[in-house]
Amino acid sequence: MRRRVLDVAEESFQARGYHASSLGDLMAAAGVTGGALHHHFPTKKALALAVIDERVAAAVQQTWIEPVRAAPSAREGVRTVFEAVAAELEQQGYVRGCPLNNLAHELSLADADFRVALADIFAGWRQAIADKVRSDQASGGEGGTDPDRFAALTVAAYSGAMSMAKTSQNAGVLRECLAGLDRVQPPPSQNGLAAKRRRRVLRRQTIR
Amino acid sequence: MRRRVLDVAEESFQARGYHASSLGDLMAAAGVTGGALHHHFPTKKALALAVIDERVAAAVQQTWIEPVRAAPSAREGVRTVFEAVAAELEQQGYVRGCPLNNLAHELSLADADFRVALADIFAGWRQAIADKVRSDQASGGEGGTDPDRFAALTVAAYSGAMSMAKTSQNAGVLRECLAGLDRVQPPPSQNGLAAKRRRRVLRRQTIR
DNA sequence: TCCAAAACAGGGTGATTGTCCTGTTTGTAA
DNA sequence: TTACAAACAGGACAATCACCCTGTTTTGGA
Repeated sequence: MRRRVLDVAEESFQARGYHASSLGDLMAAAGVTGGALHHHFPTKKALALAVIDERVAAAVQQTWIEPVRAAPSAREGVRTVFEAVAAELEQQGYVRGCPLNNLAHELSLADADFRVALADIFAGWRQAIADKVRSDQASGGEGGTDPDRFAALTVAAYSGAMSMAKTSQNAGVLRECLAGLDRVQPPPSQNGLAAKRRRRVLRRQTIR
Repeated sequence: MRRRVLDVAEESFQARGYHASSLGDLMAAAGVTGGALHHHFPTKKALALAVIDERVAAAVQQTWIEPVRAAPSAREGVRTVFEAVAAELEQQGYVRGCPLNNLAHELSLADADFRVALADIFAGWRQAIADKVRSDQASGGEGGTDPDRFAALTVAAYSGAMSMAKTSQNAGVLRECLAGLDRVQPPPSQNGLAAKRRRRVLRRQTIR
């Protein structure tokens, strides 16, 4: 029952936002009475914090951190995620935006607890990418790229692209930004070996 | 009196968001009665649309479009704006985010009228940057950079960086993203001439 | 001066909000 | 079975919300 509430809240916060999601709507959608909801989440804020900690963080983990860690390189991981998300959005026909970004905009100025919870997720996201770049560099790839800089730009470009995609209801801007991002201080071509591998990985991932 | 309401609404929408700004608060802050507010803006939505059309669009125009047009090149214009905004945020000590981005997240899924009004501002912003790149190319600079791609990445990086800056209450990420953005397919050095001019312009602008 | 329209005042209304409170059921150890 | 706390039901609560309505004042052209 707690899970049912979290499911509905996650979905509604994503689609309508925090303030526009009334507890009455959530109760109706989840088939839960006021007493049950109040038992698990004393306040609306507690519910939102649970959604952030248990769902939004997990979504970032699953969508970004794990694929990047599993990728052969940071750059290829970033490319994979951008294209997977763009493909998913184009398939479902509408764009609801990045859950983290959506809540961050609405809540980070409203309440300090919200803000730090969301900032932690952003920090973990960036660090995962930066760590991957460092790992690439330790194994000889990815020349002089500054890991933290690359991570910040990647996360910013993704977040901003999702903002525009949500506003224009068109995921195309994600692909444009990825193309631009790919031209950030590209590492030396290494006799075309890296390029060949990248193509192979891509073909596998986009089937998904 | 209409202007007083718009002033207060712009400020409150930026600081607290649309849903969290009650008309009662706005009336009190503006020193306006309910009758007066209702006379100029029949509904809260009408007020928000006026804020978007008359204030948010103007802010983007003033902060981004005009400086980029006035800059010696698109790249230098982008650099100037990023640094000016970062300096301003660091000086005032807190980050409230980009007005366009804030409202876009909260309203673009809630109402189609909001969405297209906000999307139009994004489109104008991107086009101004892309046009500047094209102008650079017409006068011999800025090699093979794709204008629309560069504009999309720039706007996305800025919007996303502002999201993170708002969430972490730290404008430093803006500078990180600018540094990364500067490494996007940099044009050939042209015997160091462009580099020298860029430094000169920068020194002048950062005083501000 | 006159008058019509715009501008403004200010209370009232119904609906909705988040929260709380009192019972009832369910699960679990002794 | 008994004891007891967690889980849940469901209505009640005050507060707040956006909006509307009836007057009054101000404005500007004839």
